[in-house]
Amino acid sequence: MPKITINDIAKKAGVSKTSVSYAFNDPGRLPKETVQRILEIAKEIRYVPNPIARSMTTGRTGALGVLLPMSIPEIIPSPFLSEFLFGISEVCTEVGFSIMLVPPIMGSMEQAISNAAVDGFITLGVEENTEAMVMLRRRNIPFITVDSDPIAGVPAVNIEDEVGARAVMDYVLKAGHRNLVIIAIKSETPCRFQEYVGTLRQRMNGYLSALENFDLELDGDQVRLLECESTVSAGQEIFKHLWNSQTKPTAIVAMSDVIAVGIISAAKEQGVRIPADLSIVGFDDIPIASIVFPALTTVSQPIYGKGELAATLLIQNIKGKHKDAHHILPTKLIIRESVRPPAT
Amino acid sequence: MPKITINDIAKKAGVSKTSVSYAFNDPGRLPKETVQRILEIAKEIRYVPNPIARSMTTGRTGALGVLLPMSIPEIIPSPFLSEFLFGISEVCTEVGFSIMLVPPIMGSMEQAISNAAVDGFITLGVEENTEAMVMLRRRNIPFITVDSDPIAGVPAVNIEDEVGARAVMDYVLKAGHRNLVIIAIKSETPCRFQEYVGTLRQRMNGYLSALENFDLELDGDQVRLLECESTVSAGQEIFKHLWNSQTKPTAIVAMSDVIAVGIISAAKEQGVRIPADLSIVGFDDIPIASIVFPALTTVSQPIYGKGELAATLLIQNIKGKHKDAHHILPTKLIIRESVRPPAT
DNA sequence: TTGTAAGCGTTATCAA
DNA sequence: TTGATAACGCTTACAA
Repeated sequence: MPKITINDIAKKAGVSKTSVSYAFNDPGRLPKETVQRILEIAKEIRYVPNPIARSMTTGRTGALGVLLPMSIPEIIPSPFLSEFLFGISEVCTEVGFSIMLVPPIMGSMEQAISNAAVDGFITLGVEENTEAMVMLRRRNIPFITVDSDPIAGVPAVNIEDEVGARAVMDYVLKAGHRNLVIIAIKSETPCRFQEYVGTLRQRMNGYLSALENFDLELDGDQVRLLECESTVSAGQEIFKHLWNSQTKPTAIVAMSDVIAVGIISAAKEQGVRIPADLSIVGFDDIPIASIVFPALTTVSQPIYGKGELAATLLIQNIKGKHKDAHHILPTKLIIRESVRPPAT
Repeated sequence: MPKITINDIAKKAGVSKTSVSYAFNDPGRLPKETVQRILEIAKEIRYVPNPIARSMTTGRTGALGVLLPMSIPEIIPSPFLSEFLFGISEVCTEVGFSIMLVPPIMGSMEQAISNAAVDGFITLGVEENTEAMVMLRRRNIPFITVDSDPIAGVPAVNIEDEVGARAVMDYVLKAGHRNLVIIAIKSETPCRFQEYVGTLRQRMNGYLSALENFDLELDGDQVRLLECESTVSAGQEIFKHLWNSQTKPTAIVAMSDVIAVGIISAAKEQGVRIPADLSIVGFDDIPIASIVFPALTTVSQPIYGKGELAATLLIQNIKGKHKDAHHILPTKLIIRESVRPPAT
């Protein structure tokens, strides 16, 4: 099956390549009959303009890349990415863009970035001073960061992680809890919370600041820190681990709803009543949060809105409007039923 | 900022374009010093080979397209797509492919298909005899269908929808229910279940076949059919609607877990006890199914495995092995706590 | 209104 | 081992 090109159509229709090109891209310039004849022949011999060749000359691909963090297994199973992509895709549908998910190629983000035929990138949790960031700059196409420490000159979308975290911790403390465990999302600097970056750092800061108001600190005694991956099963594991240990907290502050949901289900299994025996809060307000029993008190963030805004900004930049504002979307404490004052 | 090309590097390094190309793609052929010098200069002036131009000559993009059905809003928010993409992405990461999500461009699937610079497509629920299918053939690149009625000569991945549906309906009937409502996913042929196609048809067939064994049929009397979108909120709506009507069923058979979860939460809100007052089953076994209270009896399907298999097959076909087998993955009845014999 | 011809930035071929 | 040079398939000034 020899490939059919614009030349074949031109020959068969007795016109030039130019006319065929016009028939597809700017039909108004040709007499209707000609357009129709060309399109018919094209259909007949199953011709479709080669999108790569088209991109070659136009310099545009009509796709935007979404750079997934190293740990896809960590992020994809969560309902988070769906919602985020949904926000992006709504914008894309409107303006006629496709979405390229760019996972690391054989472990290398750099290679993935350099290979992706896209007009711009949205990065998710990619921090400054990484190889990925260097390559991103080399590509010399617009990109915008989401959930990273903002970088000068690069548009950014973030949420009020710190505000939200402070609010939810404050709520737990006001309920009277003093003996608690913070469950952070596992990072590359295990339990060295002073070295956290990005979202992790912001949320931690929020927790610490609320603790400070109550003259508490992360001392490993009253207030402890554990880490686990942001998956339901990891949450279940950590609960078992925690509940088998000597000192049981009266409240758990989890850095993600996914973890919290895992904890709730494991607690239920072991006959631990929530919130009677143990209070718990999460972060993100994913859809399940309102559906689990008891409904989870958490911090809502506009995940959909984040995707939507990121895509909108990126496309503006692709279209030449240079904007590099840093946007911060609000978070909100959502009070449900998973917190009660400690027993006794 | 003038674009930097392979020429700039060649000039600066005092070598030919060919050598620069080798330095990037086949470094073994050049003396190590030369390679190093070229790469250094490239880094210095921030050169990255243009992926489009590369695709132009190689004829390969290193991306596979995932064709989303018309209704993204319908599918993306569900945990289904995440899991499916996760399966695909694991394979892609291994072999160095990216994933292009291809939503309709301004409502047109055809245009989206024709524009996507990919080496092959995975379609999700796209049926034969659609415009999309015609365009897919015109593209003349490999594609494989998932969750569609199999097409001769086109590799397909499906699950035992009918078997699973029959099993779950049978389970409900054996529990003693006779007064029930089937909630189907809203289609383009509303309530004309004889005209259902694809997954919808398979599941419906399964339900009907189980009913037949109990000498029951879909008569609008004992066994009724309703339709709703596969979203939690649509599930909640339909429950309210249903529970306000005259005749209340003793069991609900929902065609998706998402719907079932919506129903459960709405029921809880209205004080209807599940399964004491009402039994319910779903389909898919999404992660929430085991977490909601009561845990949902449903049919599990290997969503992740579907993505994995589809990607594997597609990539094999892209690499030239022509396979067009139709694969059918198993489903399994998962018994949990949402069904009990009817009261009285 | 239509056609000619010059790119677009690579990789592949083949000769030096 | 290296370097000209010809594709690759399309768009787009510019010319007719």
